[in-house]
Amino acid sequence: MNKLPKVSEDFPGWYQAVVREAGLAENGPARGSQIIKPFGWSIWESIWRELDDRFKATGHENMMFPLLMPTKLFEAEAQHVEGFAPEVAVVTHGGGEELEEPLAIRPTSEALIWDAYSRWIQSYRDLPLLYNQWCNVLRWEKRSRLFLRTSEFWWQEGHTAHASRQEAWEETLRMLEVYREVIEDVCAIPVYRGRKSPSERFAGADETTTLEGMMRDTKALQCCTSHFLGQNFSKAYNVQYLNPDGEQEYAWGTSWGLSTRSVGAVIMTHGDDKGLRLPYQVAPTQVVIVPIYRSDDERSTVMERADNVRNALVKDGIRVKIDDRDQFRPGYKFAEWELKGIPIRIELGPRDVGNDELIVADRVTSEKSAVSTSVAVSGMADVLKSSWQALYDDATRFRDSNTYDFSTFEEIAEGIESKGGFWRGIWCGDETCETKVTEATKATIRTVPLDKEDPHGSCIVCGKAGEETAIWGRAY
RNA sequence: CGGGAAGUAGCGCAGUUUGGCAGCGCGCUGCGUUCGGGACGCAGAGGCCGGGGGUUCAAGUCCCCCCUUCCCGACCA
Repeated sequence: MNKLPKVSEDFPGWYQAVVREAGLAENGPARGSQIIKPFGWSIWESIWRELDDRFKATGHENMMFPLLMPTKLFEAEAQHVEGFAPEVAVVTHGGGEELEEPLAIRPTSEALIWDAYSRWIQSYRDLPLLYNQWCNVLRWEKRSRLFLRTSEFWWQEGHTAHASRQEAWEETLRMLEVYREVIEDVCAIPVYRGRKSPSERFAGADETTTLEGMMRDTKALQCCTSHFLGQNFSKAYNVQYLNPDGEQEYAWGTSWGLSTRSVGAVIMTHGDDKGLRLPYQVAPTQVVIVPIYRSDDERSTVMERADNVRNALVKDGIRVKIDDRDQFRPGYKFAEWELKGIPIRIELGPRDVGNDELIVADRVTSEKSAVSTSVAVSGMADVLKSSWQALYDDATRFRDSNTYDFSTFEEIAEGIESKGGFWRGIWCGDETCETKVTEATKATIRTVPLDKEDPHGSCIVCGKAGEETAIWGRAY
């Protein structure tokens, strides 16, 4: 293992090193592609499971749509095409011959899905349609970064159709709340929840809602999006249903997605100079036992105890690993598991067996203490929870201390440059003012509140009456 | 796609200026000693020098084309 650059000195270098050294992912042979290794994929699988359970609990079903679609199909919704066209890869050859009709590789599946919905939806009785799929998509990105922006990535995309505006908007918010639970309550990433300004909206949506987290370099990362599509796609793909009064109506839509980028968010929100720090819910291993011994006698004594401890913890549903590799000494293993961010390490040597104790080391707080075996085992679930809490508190403190309220254009222009972070100020809602700030600071509006509320003040750019309070920041 | 840097063993790099035996550190394999915070000794294995063309007696090194990665931009649901 090589030493990592420091978080505070070279964050991009730290990120790349930790992704590689912890065995999360690497670049694939084709431009912008990525190989996600088992340790990284396991984190994603946990996020997947947490989300999938909640999708099912809120009445959604999974399905599978194809990777390819005729380019014509993709082109039906004008805004959508305009937004995505530059990123779409097109298959022109197959079976050694040029195709009569080129096929687009999905950058997202609204087109495919609304085309199908036009056949699936006839009556108000068919609604709502609450479907989701787990899949990969491809977007021809100019510049890629492992997990954060790669040409191919995995995600889930939910696509629902409803009989009313109200119902679709409620669905948009319901799924945003599901995301909030997983991002905050599971991944321990505190977020600002809100809407996007019109310029940052999903191409084809009437409203885009999002969760914005702050990474360790104070830059913003959009963790997910939940879109209110209005009737844009139902009109483009002719999805009409007959209402109880016998009238044809266009369906109302939502779509929502969360991708493997969330793994990047976990890395960049919690990581420190020693490596990853993982919330226990997504940690591939939650507790690692490092046995310590010299002689064969000691080895068998220690390993027997280690097995017992593991079995007891596994019974409580905890993911435990005994690091019984003989070629590494304990100190090396400590460093490696810290790099990988495993929440709790148990050190177990002959002395501890004699004392009927375990040394319990917390990755988040770096605290290490001797605890009697039975207490350590019975209390492990709580220890994991408090480790999670410490992570969440730490991230919240960091974000709050890097979030500033401002009231003049000069303040943000100077402040973003010198301090980074999030800047909260009043905005008139005019794109001209938004652009002016962005051009001066490279910061964009990350969110405005879900519910418009009068900020009781004037726009920090033009001085006209404020519409809402916007949070600005430089983003990934 | 623009500006900059780079690609040589799994990782980090030297060698390229001035063409002439493919190197170093870590890691890896074997044996031994070690083992409570990144151990040590000895012996080994491992290379189409990113790819393709060219110049030359001779190319990691010079020339041309291409690919990939990183940083800064542009772009980015």
